[in-house]
Amino acid sequence: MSQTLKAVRGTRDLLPPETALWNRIEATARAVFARYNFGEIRTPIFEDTLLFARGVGEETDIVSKEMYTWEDRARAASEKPQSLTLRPENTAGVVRAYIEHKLGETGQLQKLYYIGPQFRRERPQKGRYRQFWQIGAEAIGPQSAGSESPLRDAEVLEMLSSLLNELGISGWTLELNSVGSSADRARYNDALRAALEPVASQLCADCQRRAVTNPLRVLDCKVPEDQAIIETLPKIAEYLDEDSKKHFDAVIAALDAAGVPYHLNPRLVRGLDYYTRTTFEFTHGGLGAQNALLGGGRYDGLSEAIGGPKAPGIGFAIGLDRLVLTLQGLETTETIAEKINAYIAPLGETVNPAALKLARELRRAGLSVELGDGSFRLKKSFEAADKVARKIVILGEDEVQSGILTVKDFSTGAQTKVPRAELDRFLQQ
RNA sequence: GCGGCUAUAGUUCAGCGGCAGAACGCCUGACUGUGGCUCAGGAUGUCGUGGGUUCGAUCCCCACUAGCCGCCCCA
Repeated sequence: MSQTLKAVRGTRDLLPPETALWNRIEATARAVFARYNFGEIRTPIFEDTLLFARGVGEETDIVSKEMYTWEDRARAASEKPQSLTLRPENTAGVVRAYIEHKLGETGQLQKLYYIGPQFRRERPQKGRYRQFWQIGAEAIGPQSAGSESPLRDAEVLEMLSSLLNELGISGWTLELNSVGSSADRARYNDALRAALEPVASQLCADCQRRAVTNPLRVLDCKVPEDQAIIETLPKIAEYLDEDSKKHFDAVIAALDAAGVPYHLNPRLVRGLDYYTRTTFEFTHGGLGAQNALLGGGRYDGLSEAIGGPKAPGIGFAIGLDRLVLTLQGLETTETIAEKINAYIAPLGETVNPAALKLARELRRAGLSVELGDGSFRLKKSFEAADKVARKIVILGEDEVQSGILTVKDFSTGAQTKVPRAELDRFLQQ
């Protein structure tokens, strides 16, 4: 076994029938995005390492220890090798493309979505892979295009609630928060650190470490004994400036008007440096420690951070691997593979050519058809047909001569003679 | 990167220091142009990889690899 090649750690093959579910999800997402006037963008799967260092944040775990980075060969002796990285997320790439193609010069709000693989060198777990798939979207543009409006935030959240509902996911929760401007966040971080100092010794071991290394993470602690103390810590809402407060209130007002349910979660802090103001997460039970289906937020300073013009934006990324797991867990009846229209069973190899001709005609008419083989015994054809098709079409010498086919319906067990001219319609049912 | 659990047939899993097992699935036949239900028969495999202990290891020990669970972090 060790000598045979296997998919590398944290990567996997997606096979039928599971891929049908993936396709359904992707098709639903595309349809929903289209209704909101989002267009698809496809960015390269690897980028200059600097993009992620500047965009995602040098100090984040993603950049500091989870990227697949390598030095590309120099093209000439005089040239320095370039450091390249498999994209760990797609927002930075989208914003880079926005800057590179001067999309801001159009004066229009850019509404872009993507579906594709991302790469992080983390320890694999269920719902966490080293190559994982995200469906995401970004609404970004110059301020004159309304890119900074709280209505954009609310619209994106409303779109996501519609998408999840259309996918048949019930029981999701929208966790909503505002992290303010980067200055607000810095002030809050200091206040939190100060507030933690006298009480840290009463917290769990993890929190004692977090209190020093990453105070915001203390808010995420799930240890019951710690909750009383955590409740007494300062809230980020108290550190928001006037504009951020007004923005957040407007987002909430729009969500209320549209009837999108949400749960205000002052403890929701996101890991990437570029987030400002609105941050959110849609969670679902049954995913274990990885309970977030998707996450996102506003990033008003990202474009400038990577050398572009001011271009406020808001976006999200859905963890497709987790979405699939969630849907599989819901055991909706539709996950059962749909059966094709017909299985053609040629009787004897001499009718094989006639069978291909018939299959070609039926398929051209839009029917999904499986083709057996004349060497199969009829019993074998029936067994195979029953697994994949709703009906079996028996094609023996008799049928070829007369043009009247024998068709059996597996759901009723009824067998009928059907003239070729009526076959298409008969199989459609 | 750290800690714990796991690895046996296509799949889900039992098992034991001495010939490798079950269920489901698969193949053949009973039934030469009729599936499902039934019956009879058959094949499943380097027991994750490498090393050690032993007369003998799938079993015990060590290392490695991979998966799962948790931590860090995150979608």
